[in-house]
Amino acid sequence: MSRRIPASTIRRLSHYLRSLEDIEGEGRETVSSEELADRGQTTAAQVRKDLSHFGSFGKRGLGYRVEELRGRLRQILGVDRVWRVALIGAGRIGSALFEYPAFELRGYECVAIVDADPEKIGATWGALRIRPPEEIESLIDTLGIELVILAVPAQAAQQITDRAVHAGIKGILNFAPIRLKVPAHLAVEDVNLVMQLEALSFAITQRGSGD
Amino acid sequence: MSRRIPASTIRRLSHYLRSLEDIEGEGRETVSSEELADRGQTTAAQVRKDLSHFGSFGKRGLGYRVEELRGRLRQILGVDRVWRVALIGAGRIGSALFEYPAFELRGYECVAIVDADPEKIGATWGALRIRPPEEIESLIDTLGIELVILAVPAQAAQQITDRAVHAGIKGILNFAPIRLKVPAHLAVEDVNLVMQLEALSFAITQRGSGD
DNA sequence: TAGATTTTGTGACGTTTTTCACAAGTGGCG
DNA sequence: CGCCACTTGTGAAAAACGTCACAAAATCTA
Repeated sequence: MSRRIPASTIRRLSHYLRSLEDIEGEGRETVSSEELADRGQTTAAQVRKDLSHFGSFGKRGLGYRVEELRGRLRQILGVDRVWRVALIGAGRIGSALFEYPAFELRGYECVAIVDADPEKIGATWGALRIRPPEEIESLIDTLGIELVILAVPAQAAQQITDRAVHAGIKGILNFAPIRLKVPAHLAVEDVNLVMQLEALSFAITQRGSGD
Repeated sequence: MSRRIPASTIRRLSHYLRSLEDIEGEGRETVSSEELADRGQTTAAQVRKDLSHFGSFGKRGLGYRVEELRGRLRQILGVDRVWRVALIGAGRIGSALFEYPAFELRGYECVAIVDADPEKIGATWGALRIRPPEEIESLIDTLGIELVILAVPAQAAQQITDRAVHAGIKGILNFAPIRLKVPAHLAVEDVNLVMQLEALSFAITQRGSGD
């Protein structure tokens, strides 16, 4: 039951939640830390330590009740409710994300789409009409939007961010390959595919020359 | 000059490389660890420590020669050459990635596209014709493909992976929300947007209730 | 050349994160 | 009921990672 939680713990909790959904789908009622460990790439002790940051949810000798632990994790991760999201940038990436079923399934509901291209403004995606950037503040305000998915070119990203921050946004999933300047308290997650590809080429190159 | 390199170091090296490109674009010839630190979110000591894993590239009193360090980092990260990549999955995500200019700019060349949908097979994207999954092995073999970008539904991912592994692929950038089973030596990077969104909702939720 | 100034590379140190090991619960069974 | 098999929760140990501080270059100036 501690205060400061490692980012790696949070990533693993996400994974445990996914595993629990699978296990529930298989009709199982309980699960041990060891099985959760096997499904993520971690150890039973790590699973227990991760969970112990937030309380004690298991029964000795028995394990965890799948449904209960799943509920607890959803609470901990803040996904026991719907998050209202704005998609900013209706290009290729934005389009792919908009169609990505996992988001809505997991409680992230896109309630606004914004793009700067006059050709796109006014077009409809699903039930939504694409809005111009000038409306970002009012959209965030009137629709109660808390998260922004930022899928715009690098040079536009900071300016859009400033507007969203000004309107009181709470978190940003950033696809632009720059480091956004935001107030210290604000949550930003960067998606950086080039970095991940470079991690691959490093691993492969290293392996060849190293051992 | 050590052996085991932390993953966080690799991520930072990617960032340094990006910064060096910017700095080179500004016409500068040298840069200090302090300036590189300011451009990433790290410290001068961390920059020097990261680099020291691979050798000593700077000059005391002067800093690092931008062009040289950039070359060294490209070497270290294995991006001083072209990587031949297959895109497997020609859906929304695949399409967005295929159009994403950063990949080719950074030396990742898509030389094959595969999809299982009979409607898509035979269609052309740019200069490439979409191939059926049966051809994965021969494509990897004949085209000298080392990396796969896997953008297929979860239930197809493992099977495709097995074929690619069998054909001698070296690394996988995985967009499917499952943990792929691969031989121990094989490099896999998972792109998991739901996990990143959950990191955001955790951070926001936590902040509200915590301090 | 000597001294002032800058900045690296790195050992020592401190913090964070993971792993280990085991006491303490829990249910099942004879 | 008493014992056995199982599994959690958690301090303590170990490992990994990051920070600090400074000697050792290197340049510049006069």
